[in-house]
Amino acid sequence: MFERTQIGKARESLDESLTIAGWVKRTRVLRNISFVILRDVSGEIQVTVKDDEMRKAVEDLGREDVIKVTGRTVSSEVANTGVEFIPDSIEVVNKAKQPLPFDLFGQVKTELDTRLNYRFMDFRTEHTSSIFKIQNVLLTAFRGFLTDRGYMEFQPPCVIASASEGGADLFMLPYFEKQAYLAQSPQLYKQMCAISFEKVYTITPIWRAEKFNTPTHLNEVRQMDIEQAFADDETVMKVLEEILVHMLVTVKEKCPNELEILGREIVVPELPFRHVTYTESIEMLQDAGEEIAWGDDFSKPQERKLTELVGKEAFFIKDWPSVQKAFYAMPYEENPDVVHAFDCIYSGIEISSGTMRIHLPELLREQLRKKGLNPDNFTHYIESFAYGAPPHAGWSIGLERLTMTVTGMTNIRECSMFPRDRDRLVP
RNA sequence: GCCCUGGUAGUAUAGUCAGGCCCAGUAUGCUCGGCUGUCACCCGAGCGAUCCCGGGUUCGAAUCCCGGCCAGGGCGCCA
Repeated sequence: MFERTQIGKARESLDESLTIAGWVKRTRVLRNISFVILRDVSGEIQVTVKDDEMRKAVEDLGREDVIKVTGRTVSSEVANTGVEFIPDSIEVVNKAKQPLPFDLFGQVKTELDTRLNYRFMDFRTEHTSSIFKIQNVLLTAFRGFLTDRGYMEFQPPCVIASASEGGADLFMLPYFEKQAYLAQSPQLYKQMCAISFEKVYTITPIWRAEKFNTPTHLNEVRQMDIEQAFADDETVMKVLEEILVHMLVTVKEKCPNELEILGREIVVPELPFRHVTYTESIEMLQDAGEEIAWGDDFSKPQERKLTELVGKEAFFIKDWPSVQKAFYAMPYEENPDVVHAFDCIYSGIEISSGTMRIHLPELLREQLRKKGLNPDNFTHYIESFAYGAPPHAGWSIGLERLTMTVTGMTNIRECSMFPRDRDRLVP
């Protein structure tokens, strides 16, 4: 490949001969002069063409053609951005078919569905690229924070033999002469890792075969999970609030342009987050006139109402009724109807939930029976804790949902590069 | 799975309620021509739509009715 300077850098390197390359954003052909707005991932620059032969080449350029231009950047009083690129040669690398499937930079707004059909081009728009640049910073901040604190990244299997936590429906797939499923959670695997490696995390896809059709659900999402030994729910809640603030601060620091493009102002919640118990939450809602009883889950409007009542950007709801949480959630000794479980609400949406897990085989069997499940079907799981399992806890953040709240998107499909929903399997 | 709204050139929309003035208007895109530095360039001409699919009502359907598919929103389920 040819030597190339990124446009962002080329803009600052005045009067040096260099080669830039990228996509033609638009051309403006006048009587005696032509302009090409050239874009790459780092930015844009105006290429000003006066030479007749090169002007002929510019006339043939279309939007999104890929070209290579050798020349130099000069400061300019006429050009709006203060610099322009004077070419010595222009070479077409690859033409784009015209007309384009949608207006990338026009004033005509394209619907999400259309943009998703042409996602490869949608990535070139400021709007969409900002979302994924921010998502990337969230991911690297997450990894960086945990790596610095001695957590080990692990990779759980995505094809599993049976349901890991019940609840959601699983996608089935044939596995030679057996029946297998796509994992709905890395739950059992992270526990198995934590009881040996102590502090672990993973970023992994999970699948739910529910036929939901909402702006906040997808059938395939990415989870950011941690699991930690010698820890209870309070220990990992502290990790969660710290990592969340760290991720938000990092995005604020590294993505000011992207946030501005999206018109987003990040409010970093104060540490420590407020802890509200489930029981207190129910009382608050009841006092506000909501029809809800102890043991019920919060409806969507109730979750929003609660956020209003608590009045915090982020907070925890903890100590949930056993009936609302998975069988592996550790019950309180003095009140087994309540478990060491929590949800983290940020910006009015549940972005994370976690529990202290049961590490005692006999207690696990008892909880399974209470939930109407047969412990014999969970032998492998229960056995993992029979040979010296320390107490442990963990949580999980939905990557797309977190990206939604950070970028201010109202449809989760905006925050998945290639979303999988009830109907969409391509691209 | 339920409720509401929608589906018209590449894209985004007007027209649909009150069927015929619509072989479908506008913007943007695309093609061509003009324009002495533009910057959402400007100006002019042209191209592009079996009006989502199937059925029905009617002399006549983009428009009304039924079914399907798809999209957006609200809920349920779920995380």
